[in-house]
Amino acid sequence: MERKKFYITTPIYYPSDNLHIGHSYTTVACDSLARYKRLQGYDVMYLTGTDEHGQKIQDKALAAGKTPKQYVDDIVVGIKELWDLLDISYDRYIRTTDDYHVEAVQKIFKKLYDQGDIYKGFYEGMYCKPCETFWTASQLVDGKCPDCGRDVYAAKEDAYFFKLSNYADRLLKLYEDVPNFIQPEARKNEMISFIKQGLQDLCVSRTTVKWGIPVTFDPDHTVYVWVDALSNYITALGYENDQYNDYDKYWPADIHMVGKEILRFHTIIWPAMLMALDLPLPKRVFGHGWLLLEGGKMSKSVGNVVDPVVLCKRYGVDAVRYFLLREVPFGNDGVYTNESLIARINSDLANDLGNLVSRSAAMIEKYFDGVLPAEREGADLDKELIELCEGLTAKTDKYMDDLSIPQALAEIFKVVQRANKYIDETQPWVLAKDEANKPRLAAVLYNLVEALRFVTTLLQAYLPNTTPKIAAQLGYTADDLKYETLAKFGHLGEVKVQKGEVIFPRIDAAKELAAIAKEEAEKKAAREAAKAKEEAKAAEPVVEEEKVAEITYDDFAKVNLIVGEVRDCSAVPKADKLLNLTIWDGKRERTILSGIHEWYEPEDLKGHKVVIVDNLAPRKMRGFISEGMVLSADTPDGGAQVIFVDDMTPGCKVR
RNA sequence: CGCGGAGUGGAGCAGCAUGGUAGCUCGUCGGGCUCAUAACCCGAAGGUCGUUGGUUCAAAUCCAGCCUCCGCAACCA
Repeated sequence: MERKKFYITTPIYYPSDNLHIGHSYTTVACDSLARYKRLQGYDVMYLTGTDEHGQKIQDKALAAGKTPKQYVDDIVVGIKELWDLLDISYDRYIRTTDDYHVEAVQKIFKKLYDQGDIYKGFYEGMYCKPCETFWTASQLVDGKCPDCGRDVYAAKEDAYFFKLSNYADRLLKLYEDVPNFIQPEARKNEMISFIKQGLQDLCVSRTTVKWGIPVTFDPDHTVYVWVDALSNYITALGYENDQYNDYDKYWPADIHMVGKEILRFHTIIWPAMLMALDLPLPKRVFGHGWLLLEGGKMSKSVGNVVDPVVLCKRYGVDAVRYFLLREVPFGNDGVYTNESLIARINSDLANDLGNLVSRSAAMIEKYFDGVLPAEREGADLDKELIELCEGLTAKTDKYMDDLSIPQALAEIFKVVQRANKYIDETQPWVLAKDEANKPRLAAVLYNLVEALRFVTTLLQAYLPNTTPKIAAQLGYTADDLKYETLAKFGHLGEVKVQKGEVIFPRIDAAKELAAIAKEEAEKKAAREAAKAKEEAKAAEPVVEEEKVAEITYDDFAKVNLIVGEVRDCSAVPKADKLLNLTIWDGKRERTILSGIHEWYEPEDLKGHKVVIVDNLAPRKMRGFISEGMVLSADTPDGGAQVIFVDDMTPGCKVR
């Protein structure tokens, strides 16, 4: 009989930087699912990889003085090391720069073009020359390039488009026909309303991005991210290439695991592409939540990135894996704090599991020199523990199928807790005092080791680094830890234990937190020192600065900057970011809208004098006409700071 | 009136489609035990279930309004 297959994928990560704990979270979650399915006997294909093309990589590489390929090569080495460190059991790793993928993407692109799903049109938008990027009007910040803040101009260029709009109805029907296609359920509505707003055809090529897969029949163009990245899920199986040959075996995917920020691409664009290619659709797309830090999302610029390598070194791989899998309610966001990590390790891993192994082994050594006699005497007290064990896989199977990994773990640990209680109930140390009780004592200890066998077997999916240690202490063979043996309690024959090292040492929370605080402080100091150094160096032209297009004095003179006084200010209704300013410019009052409500309340501005652009073309926003623009400076943390000139006179020209 | 989700003991969550003892984990306090990693086991304290009304014999659960938070969208001249 052929084994059932299970194909699971992580997103392919964008290697513009080293990965952080958020990526680790996704990958560890998939790993536990893959391992669980393997345990159940499935033929599993677990795919991960990297999405290596695009402007940003090109820029990063340039800044680092490397070719794009060298740059991603280096990062990928780091990523693979991280996955090795975290014991990720991926079966295949795809890089979008791999030859076979490139070739397949070119064929897919051509095929879609030949059949009319991709057509040549032109892309119209605001273009930033130095960044070589098109922006839509709504992406612009203060009318400037959102990346570099420089001027943009209206431009038009040839581009290929995918007829996404053709697939709106079929997508909506898909969501209806396959109710659990999008998970969690709550996100489904977002996708539906997004589609109902009207889908636009998708631009799938660029002439401005050089670091990409060339379009074979039109070499000025490179394939833009969608067709390139998304198709990795099939090219990695050998679709349209000879590198691999198991497309028929594994496709369609059972689960695409993605972060909630890219759920849309995987539930709209990707299925539409597959429909166009007339291929089966993935069975489920799961958008998991984020692992947040206290105070918000992780971000490099704030410097609150948690480095998985550091955590593993400090607490051990499986402790980190356990925390990730257990702490984040699947589908929701979870919060990382050092305290919660330590609390989890101590209570679940050290106190409950580790200690149970330890006390069980210790008693068998103490009372029976490490080997239990065959003569055992059961009792009614044993029933509850036995039943719990025998019912365990039914529960964990279901939870894992639902992707409720924390609940699955909770079920396993219920057995651990029950076993600890069982020790109290049976009081082995009392039994040990009377030679006549030896058969009963042997039974009690046997039941403990057997219950732990259930636990250990399943934990192989989550804590692959730890389970061999437990097996070594309690004398389990590989055959003892097979999924099939969990149907019936009492599989274990001879029990022979050897107490070893403590599996999960308890962490002294207070001491540990103090040490972390100290380290953080040192790191912060180092960061600030580095920053100060950079700032000192800032006088020298940076790569990016060189790209600023020169303008003539005449160009500059076109911009009329004047001082204005904020006479009134109010929030614009139904807009989060807009403030409506009434500004006296020395001659008249005018209305200017500014997108700074995130950082300023109306009272903060009233009465202050600011620099405004006098002769900017009026523009309507949210029902108001804005005549001009208030100058403000970007702050390093992504905020904005209005330039106040309170000692100036309204109407005066600024130059 | 853009769409959607959520507000439950100190913290994090479950319960809500099928109204009727408010449950779990961590933390706190008290007790037990000594095999074990100062661990384990038991018990207790602690909640007007966001708010105001309504339906009902009975509402965390159903209905309506309001407040607050969070996604998506919009918006950042």
